[in-house]
Amino acid sequence: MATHETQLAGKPLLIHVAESEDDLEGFRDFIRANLRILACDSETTGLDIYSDEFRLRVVQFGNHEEAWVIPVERGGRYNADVIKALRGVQQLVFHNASFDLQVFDRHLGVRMEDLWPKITDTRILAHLVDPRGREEGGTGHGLEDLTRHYLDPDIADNVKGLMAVLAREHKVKKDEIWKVIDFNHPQYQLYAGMDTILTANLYRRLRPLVPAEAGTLVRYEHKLAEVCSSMERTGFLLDVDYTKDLSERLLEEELAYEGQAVHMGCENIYSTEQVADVLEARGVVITGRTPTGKRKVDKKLLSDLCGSGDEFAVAVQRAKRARKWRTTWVDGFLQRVDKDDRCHAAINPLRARTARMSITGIPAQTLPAGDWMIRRCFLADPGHVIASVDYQTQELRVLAAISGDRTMQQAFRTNADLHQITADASGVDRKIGKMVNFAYVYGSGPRNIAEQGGITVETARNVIAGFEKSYPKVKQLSDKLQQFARRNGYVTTPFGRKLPVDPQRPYSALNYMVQSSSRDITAQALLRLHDKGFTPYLRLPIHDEVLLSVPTDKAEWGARRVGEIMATTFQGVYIGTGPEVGGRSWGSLYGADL
DNA sequence: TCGTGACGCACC
DNA sequence: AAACGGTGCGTCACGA
Repeated sequence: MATHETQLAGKPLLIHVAESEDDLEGFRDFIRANLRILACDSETTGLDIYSDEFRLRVVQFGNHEEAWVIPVERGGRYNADVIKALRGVQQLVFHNASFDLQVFDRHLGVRMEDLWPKITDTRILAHLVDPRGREEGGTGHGLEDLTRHYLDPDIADNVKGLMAVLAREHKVKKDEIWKVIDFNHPQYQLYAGMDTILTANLYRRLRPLVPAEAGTLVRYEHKLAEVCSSMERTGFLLDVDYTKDLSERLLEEELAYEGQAVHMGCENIYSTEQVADVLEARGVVITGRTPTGKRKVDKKLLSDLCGSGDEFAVAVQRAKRARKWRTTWVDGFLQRVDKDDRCHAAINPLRARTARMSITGIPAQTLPAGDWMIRRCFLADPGHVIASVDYQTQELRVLAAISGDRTMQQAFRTNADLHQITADASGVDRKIGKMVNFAYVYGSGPRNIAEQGGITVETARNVIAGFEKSYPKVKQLSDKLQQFARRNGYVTTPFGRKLPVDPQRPYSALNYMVQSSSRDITAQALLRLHDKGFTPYLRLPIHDEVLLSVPTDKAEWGARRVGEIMATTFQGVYIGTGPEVGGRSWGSLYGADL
C-alpha cells in the first residue's frame, strides 16, 4: 500500500492508495469509520461520459484529513468495494455531483436515483454563498478557484500546474493525460486523493456561509440538479443521416462563398482587419469603432452593404454563416453523438449570477430561432413527437408581480395589449413599445434604445418617460432596488437568493431580480413535473420553455397536462403557458416537415 | 503548444 | 441624467 503525506494550510494530510487487493481491507475499515459523511470524486479518461472510449479509472473517498484512492479500472474487488462504499455511506459530498453520478450510473452500474437523495454538492453551496465567477469579483465555482479562495492558494496553484507537468512528462496534450497516465504515478495518486480532501474541507467552510434566507434553496437546488442530470443521461435523439448531409451542404456553401471572397482580394474572411481593408479598397467608409479603437465590421455593416448590392459583403456574410452553423452546431452534434444516436447536453442548472441555467454541448439556448434547419437535427424518440411548453411573457409578468404595478397587472389580467399601452403613452409604434418593454427590464438607456429601435435619442427618452409614467410602481421598484444595492452591495429575490450588484452598475438590480425570479419559476416547474412523473419525457429546459419527447397517441394530452403543471400564480399574477405539439423533429415547431 | 482577451454572433 | 441583463462558442491575434 502506498501512502502519501502532505499538507493543507499547514495541517497534515494522509492519502492511502490501494495497490493490491489486500490493501482493500484498510479501505473498508476507513469507510466503516466514516459512514456518516465522506467526500467522493472520480478520475476518468475525459469529460465525454457517453463516448465509446470513455473509461472510469479511479474512485476516491476522503474526509477533511485522510483519503483513499481506489483503482476501479482493475475491476474485481476494487469495483465491488467501491460500489459497497457508495451505497453504505450516509452522506456523500461531491464537487459537481452531476458528472460523477452519471459516470457511476453508466460505468459502475449504480443508479443516480439511488445516490442523489444523499448527495451534497459543494458547487451548489458555493453558488449560494457567492454566485459570481472570478472575473466578476466573486470566488468562482471550480474546485481550483474555491480552494484558492477558501483553503490554500499554494495547493490551488499546484493542482493547476500538475496537469501541465504530467502532460510534458508524458509528451501528450493536456486533455490526453488522464487517458495515459499510469495509476502508479505518485503525483496522480496524491492529487486524486487530494481532491476529496479539498471537497470535504470546502463543505465545512461553505455550509455555515450559506445565507439564512437561502436555507431552503439548498435542498431545492440539489433536487433540480438531479432532474437535470436525468435529462442529460437520457439525451436527445439525433437524426444522424440528416445531420451529416446538412454538414456537407454547409461546407459546400462555405467553400463556394469563401472562394468568391478570396477572388475579391480577401485571403481570410475571419480576420476583421483584412475584411476592413478590402472594404475600404472598394470605397466603403467604415465609421464604426470597437471599444479598443479598431474598425468595426459587424453584421449590421455587412447587411447594409449587402442591401446596397456589395458582392464582397454578400460573399463574406454567407460564408461566415455557413461556417458558423456547421462548426458551432452541426459538427458539434456529430462529434458528441453516442452509439445509440443520442446527444447528451451538459446542463448547468445553477450557472449565472442570477442562477440562470446554461446548456452546453447542445447549445440549445442559442440555436437560430428564425430557421428550422439546425433544430431539424433532433428527433423525438421512436413512436414519439416533439412537444414544447413555454411561459407566456414570463419576464414581464414577473416584473408586474414583484413591482405590484396595478396597470401592468391589470393589463395581464384582462389580456390587454401591454406593448400597445407602452407605445400609446408616448405615441410611437407598437413595435417600439414592445422593444422598450423588454429593454427596460434589461436596464437599457436612451442611447441604446434609440440605436436598437432606429429612433432618435430624444424619442427614446420620451418612450422611457412614458413607460415610467404608465407603470409608476416599476420605476419605484427600480429606484428602491438601486438604493438598496448601493447601500448593501446586493439584492435578495423573493426566492431568497442573494444577488451581488456591482457598485458601478446599480441599475442592473432590477434585471437581476426579474431574471433570477423567472429562472426559479421555471426551475420549480421542473420539480413539479418530476414529482408527477414526467422526467423521462423531458429533453431540455430552455429559459422559459421546456422541450419534451412524448408518445404520439398521448401527445395532445401530455402537452396540455405539462402546461397545466407549469402554469403558476406568482405573487398574485398568473403566468400561463402555451403547449405546442409538433412532429417527429424539433425543427417541425419552426416550420420544418411542411 | 496552450491560454487568454477581443470580437462577433446566436439566443432569452 | 444615464446606465443593455444573462448565456455559449468560434476565430484571430498575441504572448508565455
